[in-house]
Amino acid sequence: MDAERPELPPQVALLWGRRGPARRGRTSGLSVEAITQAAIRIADAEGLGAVSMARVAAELHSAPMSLYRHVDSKDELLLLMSDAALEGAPELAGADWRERLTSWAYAVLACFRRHPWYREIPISGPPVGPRNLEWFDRALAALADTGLPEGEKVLVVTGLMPVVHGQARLSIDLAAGYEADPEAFGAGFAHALATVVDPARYPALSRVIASGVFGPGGPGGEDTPPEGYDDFGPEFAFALSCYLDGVAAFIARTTSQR
Amino acid sequence: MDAERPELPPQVALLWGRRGPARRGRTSGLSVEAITQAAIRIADAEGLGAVSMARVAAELHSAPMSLYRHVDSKDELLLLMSDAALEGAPELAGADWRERLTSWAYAVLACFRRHPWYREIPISGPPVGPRNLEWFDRALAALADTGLPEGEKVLVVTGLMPVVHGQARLSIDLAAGYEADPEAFGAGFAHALATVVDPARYPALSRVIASGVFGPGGPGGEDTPPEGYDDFGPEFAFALSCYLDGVAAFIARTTSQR
DNA sequence: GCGTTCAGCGTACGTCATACGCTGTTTCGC
DNA sequence: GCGAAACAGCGTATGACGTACGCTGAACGC
Repeated sequence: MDAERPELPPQVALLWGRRGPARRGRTSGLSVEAITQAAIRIADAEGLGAVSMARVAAELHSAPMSLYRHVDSKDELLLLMSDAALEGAPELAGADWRERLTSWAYAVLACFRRHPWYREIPISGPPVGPRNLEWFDRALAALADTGLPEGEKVLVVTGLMPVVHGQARLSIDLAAGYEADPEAFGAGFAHALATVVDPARYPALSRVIASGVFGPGGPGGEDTPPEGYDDFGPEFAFALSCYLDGVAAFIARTTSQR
Repeated sequence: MDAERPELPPQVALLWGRRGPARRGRTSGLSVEAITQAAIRIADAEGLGAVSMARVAAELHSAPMSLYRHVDSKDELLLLMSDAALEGAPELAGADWRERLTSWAYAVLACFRRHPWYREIPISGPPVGPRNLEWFDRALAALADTGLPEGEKVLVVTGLMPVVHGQARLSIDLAAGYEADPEAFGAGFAHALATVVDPARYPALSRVIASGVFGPGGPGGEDTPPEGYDDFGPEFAFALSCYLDGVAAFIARTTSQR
């Protein structure tokens, strides 16, 4: 099987550890995996901004330019990180597809939380690394007993990804913002709104403000960290629940036609 | 009213053009707005990576360091851009809340499309700039005739934001990825999957692949640009529709209890 | 044994954000 | 009206960044 491996694009081959080993030359003291793991350690400890080629090399007691024998560019390193940082996808527990998809979504969020820098890496193509595909597989598996055709399962899962990714990004961004400037949230936010919002220009928002939603006693009014800071709050639960309500209706429509 | 303006946080004041004018010293040839608009022009033409202080200054026939008389840092410039690039929020047409929210979502996506770099700017706090608040106001206004209390309106809108933002980010990322490497999509993707996916490790994904969804003739199988490249495709319509189905159920539950 | 291929890395370059401080202009307070 | 303070513009400089280029020594294939 391995000997008959058809040709893969370079980056796919890289993600799967299938760039052929060197056939001549000195043996290597570095490896793609070691470089990737060092980069992830640095990012986890200090954020993605701290991941420079020089810093990764120092972590490995090498010179920066030696990294380029193993990865073509920093972008390539980021791509490797975007797969390797995803921990193995859990087997999902749950009595039905809805519980399992909910469990999947929260597991994705938790993973993003453990690597908050993950959201800063742009997605450059369809998921193709081993870990990314694992998570994709588990989400599809959650829908196994719905009776949906395979194409529709893909639609449900690819529709869920922006929901989860968007939520992950927003909640982590806001958590970082709160840490940097807590005064911008809660009462400080309410105060700023009250100051700048002109009812003529913002009529609906003015009504919300007048209702006290952003003030003391309102659900967004306390000087608490934003949703996502230390727990998964109601906003994500609401959005996920609404999406899954829609999926449930879609499943009912689709399977009742067969 | 203006004379009695209570104190605002510095960045809020900046976003609202309320840093006090200079009271002494030479008159200024630059302005926050000119700097921001120059930065947006460059980003629109060449992407966010091209926006350096030196480049913005050159666009204005100034020296890079003179920008710092008007903005504290490049981060502050990015914050300004993140509000100024949002065009005025449209008045939403539609017979009911659902049509108006759908219209809102597509208008947000279209705006992101015109400024693809927008997604790369981290969100640092709750929306507080004039344009961001305008869009927030319009989404709230779309729910005016639902009978929902104000707090619940906020929940629906804040639940929708990650859906739209997540979709915008993903679709623009993928469009950029396709432009860089079209072979990674369509048949190339299907081929890579067939090569690397082991049914023992990826059972559900293997079934999807075997069904031909990613192959020729399948909905994802043609060598077409990914969703979002030149039009809004079915994935976003599906996700949005599911979310709104859930919102409809939420509205029915909430308003039937009153 | 020789030529080719390989890993490690020194040197160098252009680019970046921004600290520091000089110069000239404008306003404020006495 | 004058001097001091405040201001804008920007030159100089610094440390940091990613990476091109090429030298050196090690390992392999013929």
